[in-house]
Amino acid sequence: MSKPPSEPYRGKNPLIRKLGRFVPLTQAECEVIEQVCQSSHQHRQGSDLIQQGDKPRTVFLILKGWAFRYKQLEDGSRQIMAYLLPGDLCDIQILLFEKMDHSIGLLSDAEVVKIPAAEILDLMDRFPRIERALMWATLVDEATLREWLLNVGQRSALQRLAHLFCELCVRLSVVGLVDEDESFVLPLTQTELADTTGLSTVHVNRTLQRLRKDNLISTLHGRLTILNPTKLAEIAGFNNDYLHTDGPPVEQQLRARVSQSM
Amino acid sequence: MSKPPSEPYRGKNPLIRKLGRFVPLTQAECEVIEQVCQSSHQHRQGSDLIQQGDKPRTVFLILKGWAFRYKQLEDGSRQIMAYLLPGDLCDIQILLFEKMDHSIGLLSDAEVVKIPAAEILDLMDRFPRIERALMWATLVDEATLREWLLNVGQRSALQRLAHLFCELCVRLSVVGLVDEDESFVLPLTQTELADTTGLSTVHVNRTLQRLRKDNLISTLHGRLTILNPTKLAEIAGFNNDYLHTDGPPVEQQLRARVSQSM
DNA sequence: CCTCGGGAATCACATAGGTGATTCCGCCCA
DNA sequence: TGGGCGGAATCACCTATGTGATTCCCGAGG
Repeated sequence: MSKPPSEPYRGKNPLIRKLGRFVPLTQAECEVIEQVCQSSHQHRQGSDLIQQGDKPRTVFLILKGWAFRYKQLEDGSRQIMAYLLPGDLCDIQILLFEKMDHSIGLLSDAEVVKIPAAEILDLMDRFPRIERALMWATLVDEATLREWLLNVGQRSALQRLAHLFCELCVRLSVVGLVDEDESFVLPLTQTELADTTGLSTVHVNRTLQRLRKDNLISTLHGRLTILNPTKLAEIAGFNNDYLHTDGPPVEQQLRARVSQSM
Repeated sequence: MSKPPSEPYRGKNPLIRKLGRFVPLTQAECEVIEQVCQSSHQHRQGSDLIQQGDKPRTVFLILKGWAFRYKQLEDGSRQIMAYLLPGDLCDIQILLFEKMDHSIGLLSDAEVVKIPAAEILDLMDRFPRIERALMWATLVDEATLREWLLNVGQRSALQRLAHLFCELCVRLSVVGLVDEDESFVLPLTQTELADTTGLSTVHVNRTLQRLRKDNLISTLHGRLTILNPTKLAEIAGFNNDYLHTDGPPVEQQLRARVSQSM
C-alpha cells in the first residue's frame, strides 16, 4: 500500500489532486476546473442524488463527503457497487442512457457539483488533457469494479473487509484524506459494509472484531486506523496496481497511442 | 426475457447485428465493418488472447466462439468477470493502459480479429455513428459488470445460475445464436460456472440438478435449453433492461445530448 | 439530566454452501 | 476394443456465514 506523499489537505481542489496524478495540469487547466466547482450545492446525508429509473441530466462531482452507487432488489437486499469520494466524478458516459439502472446516495452530508452535459462536453473539447485524465479515471473506476467482483466472488469475509479498507486508504490518500498514522474518516455503518461485501451485518461485526483483536485495525469515533498496513494488505491479497495511483506513465502512453494511429 | 426477432443466423456478421441494434447502420458502414473483419485468425480453445501483465496492442473482436475475461489469485482461485460472445469487442479504451490487469481466455475454438489501435481510432473518426454504437456497447458491458456484482453479492446459488442463463440467452439471441426452442450452445464446464458465480463446483452441480428437476432447464450435448423462460426469469429476479437490447431510442438520446450542448 | 434512537455488540441456533475424495460416464484415439 | 481422460455426478462430513431477536452503548436533542 504505497502512500503518495500526503501534503496536508489545505483546501486544494480534490478533482485537481486526482487528475493531476494522471496528467500534469497547467495553470489554465486548474483554473477552469476550479471554476466549474464554484457552483456547488450542499446535500444531506441519506438523500439520493439520483435514483434508479431517473433520466440522468447532469454529471455529479463530489467535493466533500461520501456518496455511493447501489442497486436495490425487490426483497429489500441492496448491493453497493462503488464509493464516490471527494474528487470523484460519477461516470460521464452515463448521460447516454435514458434511464439510470442504479441509484446514487449520500453517506454523509456532502458538497456536490452538478455539471450539465453541455459543460462537460465543452470542457473536454477545449482541454484535451483534461479529457484524457477523465478517460483515465473512468478506466480506473471500471478496474475497481472488476476488483470488487473478484473480492465478493472469491475471498473470505476477513479478506473482503481487509481488501476494502486497503482500497479506501489508497484512494483517500490520493485526495489527502489520510493522516500520517494511516487513519481516516470512515462514514460507513456495519450495514453498509455488509451490503458492500455481500455479507450479513452480524458477520461483518464478528469479522471486524477479529481484525481489531489481531491488531490490524482500530476504530474510534467514526475513524478507521490501519495499524498494520503490510499485514492487512497481505491478508487481503491487495495489490494496488489496479488503482493506478503510482507514477503516471500516461503521457508516454498517449504519445505511443497517437503515433500508432498515424 | 423478450427475445428479439431471430432471423436464422445465415452468416451475417455478428458485430453488425449487435451494433445495428443500437444505431441503424448504412450500407457503407456495414461494408467497412465487414472489411475490418476480413483479417480474422483461428485460435484454439484454452489459449489466452492476452494475459495479465501484458501490454495491450490491439483490440479483439470475437467473430465465432466464446472468450472470457478473468482474474486469477495466487491461491489458484479464479473469478470470471465477463463472457465475450460473437460480435463482442473487448473494451477499446483498454489500450490506454500499459498493463492488463486481467486475462482473456478462450472457452472454445474461436475466430478472432485483432484490430490495431490505429484502425479503431480511424474507424471511429470516419464513422461517428459507429463510434456511438461502440460507446453504447461499452456502457452495456459496464452495466453488465454491475449486474454480476449484484448477482454474486446478493443472490442465492439458484438465483445466480438462473440469472446467468437468462442473461446469456438474451445476449446470444441478439446475435442469432438461440434457436426457436430457447436452446443454445453453452461451452461452459461446471468449473467455469462455479468461477463465474462464486460457488464451488459441487454446489453448481447440485444447483443445476435442481434447475433440471424443476423443469426450468435441460442440458444435452453442450446445449442448454430454457424450458420455462418466464419462471426462470422470475426466480432469478432477471430484468433485461440493463442489456438495452430492446428498441434503440439511441438516436433521440443523442440528438437530445447534442442539443443540450449548444 | 433524561430519553430517545441509531448503530454496535451478543446470543442461540440454523443452513447454505464448501471440502476432498471417489466413482461414473461418454468420447476420442490407438 | 480397450485404455485413458475430462467432465459430471455422488458421498460424507464440515464450517463459514446467515437469521432473528435481544441487549447494550453513546451521542444528540429537549
